[in-house]
Amino acid sequence: MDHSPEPRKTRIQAENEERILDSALDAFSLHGFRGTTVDQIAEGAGMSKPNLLYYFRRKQDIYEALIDRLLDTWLEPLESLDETGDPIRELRMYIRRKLEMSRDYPRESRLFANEVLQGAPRIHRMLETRLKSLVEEKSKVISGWMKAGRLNTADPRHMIFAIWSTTQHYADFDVQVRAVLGPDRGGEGRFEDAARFLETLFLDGLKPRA
Amino acid sequence: MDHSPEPRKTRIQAENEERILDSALDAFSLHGFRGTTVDQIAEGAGMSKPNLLYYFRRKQDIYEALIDRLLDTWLEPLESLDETGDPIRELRMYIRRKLEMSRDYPRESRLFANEVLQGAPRIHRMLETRLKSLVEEKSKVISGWMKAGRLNTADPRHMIFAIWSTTQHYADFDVQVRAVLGPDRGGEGRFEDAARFLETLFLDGLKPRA
DNA sequence: ACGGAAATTGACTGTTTGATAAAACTCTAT
DNA sequence: ATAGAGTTTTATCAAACAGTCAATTTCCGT
Repeated sequence: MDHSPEPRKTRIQAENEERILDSALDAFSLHGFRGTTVDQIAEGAGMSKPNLLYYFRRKQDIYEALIDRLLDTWLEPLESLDETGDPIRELRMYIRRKLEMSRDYPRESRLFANEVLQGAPRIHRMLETRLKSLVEEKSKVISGWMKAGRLNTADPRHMIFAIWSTTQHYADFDVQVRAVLGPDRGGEGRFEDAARFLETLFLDGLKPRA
Repeated sequence: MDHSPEPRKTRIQAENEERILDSALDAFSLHGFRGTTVDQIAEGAGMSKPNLLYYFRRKQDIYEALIDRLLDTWLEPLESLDETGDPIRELRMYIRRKLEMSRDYPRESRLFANEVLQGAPRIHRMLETRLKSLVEEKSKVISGWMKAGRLNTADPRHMIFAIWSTTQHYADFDVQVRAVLGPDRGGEGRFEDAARFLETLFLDGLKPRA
């Protein structure tokens, strides 16, 4: 007996939901939840508003679907920080992966930033449970490295904050970064500059080794 | 002849404009421009909507007044970076002052973050002129320090970004920081922890001095 | 205490917005 | 090819919204 409550999707359904979520990500990441209209999302998805509401009954459902889909991807780099690896190498990789995410998924970063900036009304619980325990777990790993003399001593939780903020800055404050740095001199220049700087900062700091 | 176009303010006018701007800062910093309603601002300021619109004819005028008032304060710490001072000390002071601003003016920080996050539609020009030249000017100062061997070599513009992002993170992502760190253990604890960490990070980095 | 300027209010307008209902159309498995 | 599920559209609604206006009330210098 197939008691599966799964509403297995048709081709059209799968395609349209994808188009809606993509368009919604554009809009929500730029204007936030309240600043985005359903019409806007519908237009970006190339369909009428009632048609869109056939797939997602409420505006909030679209937003929540985006947040859900985002969270796993977002935490994965920290989750894969490996206790048995070389601390310097692990840190370097974590920073680079977070920076790559800012480059490759800036809309997702801005969506998350918007949500937290506005008091995280829809993910507050998750921050206090899942995120908190993940940070605690990885903080212990980092603390272990520090106690073993393999890293300078510093508060690991604030260290994680610093990695988050510096890397996400390139997605969230992209307009400001572009304005200050001027026209992009071709290709991967900006990204590589940032990666090089962050590596220097996090590993060596700015004070000369006298 | 008094051709002064100055609309010298009455006591009530000054008071009410202050109350309006304060309430608007609460609302805009939390919900962004489009997510904030005039009714909301009026209620927070303890007056009716038509009364509020007697002082600011359009919602946008309130927002722009806030942005204007914010900008000078916001850039002042970087402006006062002193070429003739001791580089390490100047850096330390800049970081500390920016962190203090996150602690003392979190609403202003979030307002700014909201604006930039949404593509900076109202301050784009200013970013490309005033902010850009300020960063260029101070980058030269920092470059000079580096060439003199008084700081490690690194891209000064990205260094400024790193200071902005790490310090503003404590205002803009306050909800997340609180969720992860758990209940505040009294007083200045959080702030001092952050200050200590950032000093270690920016000056010494995390790699042990073998 | 009085007169004009400043301040405040309630009632209102036109528009935008999230959401619904029902009818019309399209796809797909048999 | 056809029936029924799946999809789309037209028409519509009630609430929320920014902003206006005329009428009233309060303030303040004389």
